[in-house]
Amino acid sequence: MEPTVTRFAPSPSGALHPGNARTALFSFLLARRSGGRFLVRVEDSDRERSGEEFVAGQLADLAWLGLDWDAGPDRDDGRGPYRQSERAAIYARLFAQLEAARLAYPCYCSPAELDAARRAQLAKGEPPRYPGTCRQLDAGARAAREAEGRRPALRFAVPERRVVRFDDLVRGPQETDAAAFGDFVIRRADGAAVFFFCNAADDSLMGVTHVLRGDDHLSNTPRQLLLLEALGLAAPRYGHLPLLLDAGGVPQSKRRGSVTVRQLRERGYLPGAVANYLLRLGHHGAPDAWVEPTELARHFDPGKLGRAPAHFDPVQLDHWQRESVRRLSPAQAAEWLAPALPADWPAARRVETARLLQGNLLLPAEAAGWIAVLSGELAPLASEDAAVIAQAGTEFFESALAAFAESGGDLARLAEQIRVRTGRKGRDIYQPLRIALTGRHDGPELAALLPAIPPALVRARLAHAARIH
RNA sequence: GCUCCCAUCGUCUAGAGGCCUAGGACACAGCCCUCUCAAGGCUGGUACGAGGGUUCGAAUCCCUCUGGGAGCGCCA
Repeated sequence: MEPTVTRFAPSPSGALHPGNARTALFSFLLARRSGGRFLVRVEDSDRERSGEEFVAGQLADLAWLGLDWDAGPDRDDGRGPYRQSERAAIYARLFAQLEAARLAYPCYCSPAELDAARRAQLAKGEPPRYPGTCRQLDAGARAAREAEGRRPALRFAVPERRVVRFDDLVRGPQETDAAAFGDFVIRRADGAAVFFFCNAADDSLMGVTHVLRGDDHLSNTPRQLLLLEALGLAAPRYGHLPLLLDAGGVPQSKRRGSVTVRQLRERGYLPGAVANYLLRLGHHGAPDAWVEPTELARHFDPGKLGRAPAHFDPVQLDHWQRESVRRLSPAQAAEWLAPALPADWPAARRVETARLLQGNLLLPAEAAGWIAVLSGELAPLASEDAAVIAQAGTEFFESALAAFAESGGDLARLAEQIRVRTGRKGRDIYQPLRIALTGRHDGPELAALLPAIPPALVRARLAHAARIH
């Protein structure tokens, strides 16, 4: 069996959104599950909209997600370059080949003429498509237009009476009558190759065997198939993924401020969490439980891709984030939490704190309150919590203070001492203690929390609680 | 306008004519566990867009409608 070669072909005109990331992940997984190769090709044929910062940004996001490519703009394997802007000579050769075979022809129509034709067709209820004006131009007519100073675009001559068929990886057999589209431009008047063309040619030239892409490309596929056929190039198999919608139900876009992969990363979402979520968006067959990033490919099956658009739901992402955070080793947790930890804390304390808090955090930003508990001022008490303190009473906290002098950070001993002094037990001891020491009624185990709070703070807080009635 | 695609709980989905009084996960509610939160365990509510067919029988097949989306560019 031939090895599977897949690719992700980002256009660097913005940030990577979850939808693109999902397409990239699925493509990557498709290659990996068969031991094949995964390529990244930058589709920057539109220089105007492309930015180097977007190239770097998107590549960084892919790497962060754990997708490592075998060849790409930074790693040529002999079939590159992997940026379309550097492949002009290759496209030129292909254009010459098509022209020589009379499978493409120069078109001198002006934008105004094309627009007029389009309007007329629309008015008649016909699909707008190129009427073929320049298809039959002879050498003389062409020379005359050149003399007028017109610069031609190059159009592909779509064969008459052709039905294009292909078997879509996710949608099954597809059939389109070539009559449904007119001759289309493959090289603009300024000499630049259009996306359509580069995309299809590059996939073939780079040995790509399976293309997974958004289903906005579905109806363009027959055109690319025709092009490849005319070029004598092998066509990959195509699979079209439904678009990813925002929770609100509209397609993701930067205009609407859809979240970007970069933003998720900056907020502290873990790559494994994002990957686990993406794996289950518009795809079934993965187990209900967490899948280790290294095992992801085993659970991906293109035959189990859905056909309906899926919604990106932040609540579900959070579920995988929680799973992911819980699985962090103390050292990893410390690294993850680093942005939220005081810079002057020694490594041991950072690791200890991260280990202490990781079961109660979703994102590093939530650690701020706990950092204060461990080293600074407590937030004001909620009224229900203040009531618990008042209920416990002055005597309780004075006893606790005395008990603490003997027990130190050993909670079991502290509780025992308090029990001996006050006769209380269980919840009546732990609850007021927790609130007095942390200012809140939720959080990690008290037994772990207590030794992490400096003794001076413990004494101050117990003394303070003793004064609340 | 034309062509094409899609349609099951709030969300992700299982379901390829009887196994479906529609299953799972997330979220939500309750209970258990527990010093608390989280985790875990148990329980619960919530869905086949509408209407017509076909059939002994339809979430599953067909048609219409509705609702969403895409494409028809010298954009990618």
